[in-house]
Amino acid sequence: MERKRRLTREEAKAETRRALLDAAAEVFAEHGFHGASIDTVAEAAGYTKGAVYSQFSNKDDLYLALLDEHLSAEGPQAIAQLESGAPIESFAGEIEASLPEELEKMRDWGRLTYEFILHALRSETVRSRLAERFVRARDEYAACLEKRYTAIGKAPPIELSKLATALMALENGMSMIGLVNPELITGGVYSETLERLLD
Amino acid sequence: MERKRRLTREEAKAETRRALLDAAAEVFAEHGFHGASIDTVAEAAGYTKGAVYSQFSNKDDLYLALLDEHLSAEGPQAIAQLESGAPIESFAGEIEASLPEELEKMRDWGRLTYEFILHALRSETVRSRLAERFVRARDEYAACLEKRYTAIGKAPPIELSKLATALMALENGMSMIGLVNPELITGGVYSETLERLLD
DNA sequence: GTCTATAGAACGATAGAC
DNA sequence: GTCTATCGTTCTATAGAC
Repeated sequence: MERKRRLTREEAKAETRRALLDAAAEVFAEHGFHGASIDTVAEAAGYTKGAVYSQFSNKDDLYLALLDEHLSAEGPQAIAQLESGAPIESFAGEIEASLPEELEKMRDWGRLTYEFILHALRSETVRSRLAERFVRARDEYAACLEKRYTAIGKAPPIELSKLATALMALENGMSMIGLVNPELITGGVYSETLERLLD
Repeated sequence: MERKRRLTREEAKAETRRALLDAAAEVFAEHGFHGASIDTVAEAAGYTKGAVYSQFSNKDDLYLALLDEHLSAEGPQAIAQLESGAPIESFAGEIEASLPEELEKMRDWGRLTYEFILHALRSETVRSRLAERFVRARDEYAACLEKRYTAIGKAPPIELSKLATALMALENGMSMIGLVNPELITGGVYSETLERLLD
């Protein structure tokens, strides 16, 4: 590993940010948003609170940075799958067939998501920042769907932005149901619904 | 109003329970599940903590009783609308076109729902009691859909239980998105999606 | 007189202030 | 880290229905 002394300030800063985000992902997943303290996140990354506050303006900001990474990681992934030319329902099949490990991550992420949504509803500034992300996520979904439909030469059943919103709602709702009662979302419920909705 | 002295014990008990549930609905809606104290609920109903604990075994139990009422109030309502012979999408149109007051209730209930779900995930006993309700809600949805499809003489696009689960997921997801960004669920997104899914 | 719904005090845990 | 306030829950006393 490179010695830190050899890094420029920018590189060092980026490295710190990376470490903090990774640590935050773990600590948030384990303790939830409220349960996780900035101290714990900093310690898990090998830094102190000061490092966190030099990179993020507050706990909300830290979570939103994590969410941004999540969105840009999931978006391209979805696009890649759709561009591969596989039937549209395999997108969902993939989700259901994925390893338990992956599902566990989804569980953690879902729980954190809902926790932060409730938290965001208490503050107008936080709510609106989250609302922006929702719009962006929807637009990315829509763009992704558009590519898909032009690729297979079909017209979307309803407006793309509406379809994208529906997919987001379905994803969130299914994952929420799955948190409470995993049995309810087995047996291809998700994939069959997606297929019905998209084809 | 009748004097309480004239009531039999059973009647008095039922009256107390009714008052407590009504008060709980209001207080929970206003302060959320964590924010609402048993004391506040009892006072709002004109009783004390003792009354609450004589009727419900604990705070979770109080919420679950409220949820049971909600489910049996919404279930028949949906069935009634479906049996009226109106086109299936009007069910959703109704929701979107309903008065702001109604929407505000939905917002409160949604927030409370998600809060309790997160709370339930911390205790296996509470989680499983909530999971039972989810199954029952799905089955009621499914029964309601079955009536509808036999009435119009069509076959459901996918298995009824799966369709019911999808509807629940969609409903929850849409309401969650709506809490964060109401603009995203305007313009008939919900009704068009339902129509697409059910027809 | 007996029984039970409810009031209200007491307790233990937990979160937030300092 | 300590202290305090708050809240869920338990326990006991009592008033009123039977």
